[in-house]
Amino acid sequence: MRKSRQETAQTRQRIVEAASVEFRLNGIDGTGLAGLMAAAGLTHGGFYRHFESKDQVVAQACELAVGSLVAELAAVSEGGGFDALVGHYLSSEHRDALDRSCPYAALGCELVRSEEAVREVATQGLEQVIDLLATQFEPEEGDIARAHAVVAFCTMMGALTLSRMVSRPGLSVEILETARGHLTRAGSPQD
Amino acid sequence: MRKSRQETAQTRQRIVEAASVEFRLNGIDGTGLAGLMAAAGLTHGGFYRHFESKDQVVAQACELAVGSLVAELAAVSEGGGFDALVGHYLSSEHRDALDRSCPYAALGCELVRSEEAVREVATQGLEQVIDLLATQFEPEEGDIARAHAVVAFCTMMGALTLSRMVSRPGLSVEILETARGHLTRAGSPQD
DNA sequence: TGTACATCAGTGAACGCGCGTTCACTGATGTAC
DNA sequence: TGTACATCAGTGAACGCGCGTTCACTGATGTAC
Repeated sequence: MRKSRQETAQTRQRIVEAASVEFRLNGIDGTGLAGLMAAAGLTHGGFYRHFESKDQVVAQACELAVGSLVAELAAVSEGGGFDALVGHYLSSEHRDALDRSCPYAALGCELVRSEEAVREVATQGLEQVIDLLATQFEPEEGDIARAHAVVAFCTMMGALTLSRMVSRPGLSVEILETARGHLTRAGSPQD
Repeated sequence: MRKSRQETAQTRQRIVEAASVEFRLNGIDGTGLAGLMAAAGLTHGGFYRHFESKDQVVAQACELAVGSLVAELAAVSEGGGFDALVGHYLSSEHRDALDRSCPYAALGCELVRSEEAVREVATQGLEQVIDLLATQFEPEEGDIARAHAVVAFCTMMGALTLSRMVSRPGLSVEILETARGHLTRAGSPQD
């Protein structure tokens, strides 16, 4: 049953992609390796041919999810600037698409309790997100742009998490729209 | 070994308090009933004399933690207004005291995946937090005060979570201080 | 290029462990008379 | 108020289950000659 090098690499990638979805959907603690491998179309026994531990796939899945987030936000902002980026992040579509959404909002409090390697991935990704947001503000005011970026992402991430948590749909929408209105009016987009 | 009604009520309260601490410290999924009962000074078998299920103690522990948060924020703001409230919430002391901290920041993404009863407790508590923050702004502008309150809490909760997640201490402090500076300068406290 | 052998991706059973939950038992408390 | 009995808080063993991890086995792929 040995597979070619190319197939092995594809399988590994498929597991990491499935993990990034399952973790965001069910949480890290809430996702078992058997379910994870099943989601990738495999049986659980083969997991350790690709990873040393669950923690290792957590780190790689986070890296993938953070990379997707940065790429997605960059693409949206390229088309419509800061307002489009915020509108995309704070949309009900993003709120409801938990499995493909921002890993900071989907896994926030679990990442806090994760091992160092995972938190380093999260930290580097957050720096990228902040840098991306900072470029949306006036470039000459470097420090102010970065401060705006930090605050904007805190607000976005908090709003998305809280909007998912509340059981009253009206409040959920209020949180998203209030945060979006505040950021797009208070922010100073380039265009 | 039967206990008096008063002792029984005290024991129940002790379990809920231990639960609110253990859940914030280790997460809900990360806390077993045996460890929870041990933290309350009991053995695990007696748990079901007080609660129907783990979910039930989760809801009650959240209710307690949310009540503590509201009371604490109210006390701080009574002494020093909105700026003191924000300074307290976004302090490194609050960041590091995970076991006694804001349950929205400590358990955010786990509450999203919790059962309806827990999310209803979280929702009602969030309304209280928003109301408390809204009273810190000019009272005549009701809608604007509420909008400020919603945005402020999203920013605070997001900042606290992210400041705990990152592995670089400098970035952690930067997040707290940037958010604090933004909120205390942008906010319009009564005093 | 062809053959012989080593490698290893994936399977499925099995490991010990801790989980949430149940239960027989205990003895002090609460209740009925 | 005192006595007899029912109640039930708490203990500790046990339940089935799913967890992360290991392993013998398979057969196709990779390598050496």
